[in-house]
Amino acid sequence: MSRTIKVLLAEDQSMVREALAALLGLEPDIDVVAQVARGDEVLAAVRGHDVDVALLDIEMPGATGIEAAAELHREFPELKLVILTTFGRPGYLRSAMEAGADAFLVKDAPAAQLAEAIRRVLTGERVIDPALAAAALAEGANPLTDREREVLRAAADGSTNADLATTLHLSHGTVRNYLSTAIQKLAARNRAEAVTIAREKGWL
Amino acid sequence: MSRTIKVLLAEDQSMVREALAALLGLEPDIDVVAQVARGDEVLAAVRGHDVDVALLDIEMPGATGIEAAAELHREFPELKLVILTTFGRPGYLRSAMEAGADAFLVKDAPAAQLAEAIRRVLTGERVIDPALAAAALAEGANPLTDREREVLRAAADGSTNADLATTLHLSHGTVRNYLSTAIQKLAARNRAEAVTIAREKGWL
DNA sequence: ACTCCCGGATGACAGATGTCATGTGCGGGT
DNA sequence: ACCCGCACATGACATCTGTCATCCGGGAGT
Repeated sequence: MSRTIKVLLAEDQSMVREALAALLGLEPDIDVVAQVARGDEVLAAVRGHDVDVALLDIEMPGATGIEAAAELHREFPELKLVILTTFGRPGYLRSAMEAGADAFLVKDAPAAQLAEAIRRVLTGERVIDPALAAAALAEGANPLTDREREVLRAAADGSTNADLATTLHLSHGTVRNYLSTAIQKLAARNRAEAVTIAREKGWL
Repeated sequence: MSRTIKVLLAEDQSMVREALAALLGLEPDIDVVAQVARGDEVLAAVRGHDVDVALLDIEMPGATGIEAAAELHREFPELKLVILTTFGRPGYLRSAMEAGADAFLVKDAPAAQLAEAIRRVLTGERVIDPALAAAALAEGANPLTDREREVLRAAADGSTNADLATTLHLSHGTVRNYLSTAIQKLAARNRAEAVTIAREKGWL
């Protein structure tokens, strides 16, 4: 007979986190042994708790679930990693997989899939929504260079070129050049549209 | 002795919705009698189910939880309305109250507050985070006129002035005038910053 | 009657933004 | 050695955006 599955839950919204814990608590073979609310608390929690599966939300303060997954994968290669996210953005799936994730679930999937996924990753399976996988493959990788992405991300809140130049320690013209190439790569007509497109693809 | 409290749960993300149902299921005096995933399904569900409290997420397809609350308040004035949202935006709180809500909870509050709030609204109490209430009062009401808000919302995805003019059936110059006044009312330096500010205040 | 405010519009102007050509230097492949 | 992509820069140009003054008509207060 097999032991119960020990799960770490990382999710910043208390109500959602505790609700998920309640949900998993209904499963007789699953035990939530630790909960954290920040991405940068995940590593310490796993070090201190003997965990089989880490359930990680992407959008968290401190560090994203994907960054946490990458760290965990380096330090605990046998630990199974399940990414749980609100947004089924193809770019997220891609980077989650590169970080060593074993499963990728969106929060609008039926709740039953959560326990199901936890059990399946422990058998060595990978759990990914096929439609999302297809979308991720179809659209290809992020075409932006590191710098272009940084500049676009910094421009996302409405900063002017002059602002960006000072905060990023770049020349006025260089900022415009990066934004211009980003706009063209994303087939947008201005920086705002470029931000929208990059966001929805998970490239920001 | 009092009967169990009958709750309707409206939340679009299945996993969160069913997790919240599991959480409330642990309370002996609370019974989740109906669940819906869209704002425009709320009214029909209440008509068909004899509900004491409606628990409404704001961000939903079909209609927002606030719109649903306003409808419910008109048709069932005795029904208690609890708004549950990811974003504690002061503007949301204000419109929720105007729609007749009895409680306003943010998802990063502790889970225990949920059942607590449900019980308290039934005694006639209003449940609102004091800090959020203060913020809502401090910043005052939405300064934008209907038209300014519409134009700003339409501009949020990166549309150009020419686009906005055609989709909103306005002159090129009028679009710019509305955006200009909106930018000044929000103390922004351009439309993108105005969108950011309006979003974070819940004014969009 | 008078005054606001709102929706809608025009024209002029200045500054911000996007594009393009072109240049440098660095590092990685072949 | 050569080429390429990337980071970073400059200058010129055209267009887009934001501001301002000014106008009209309608409704709501006073």
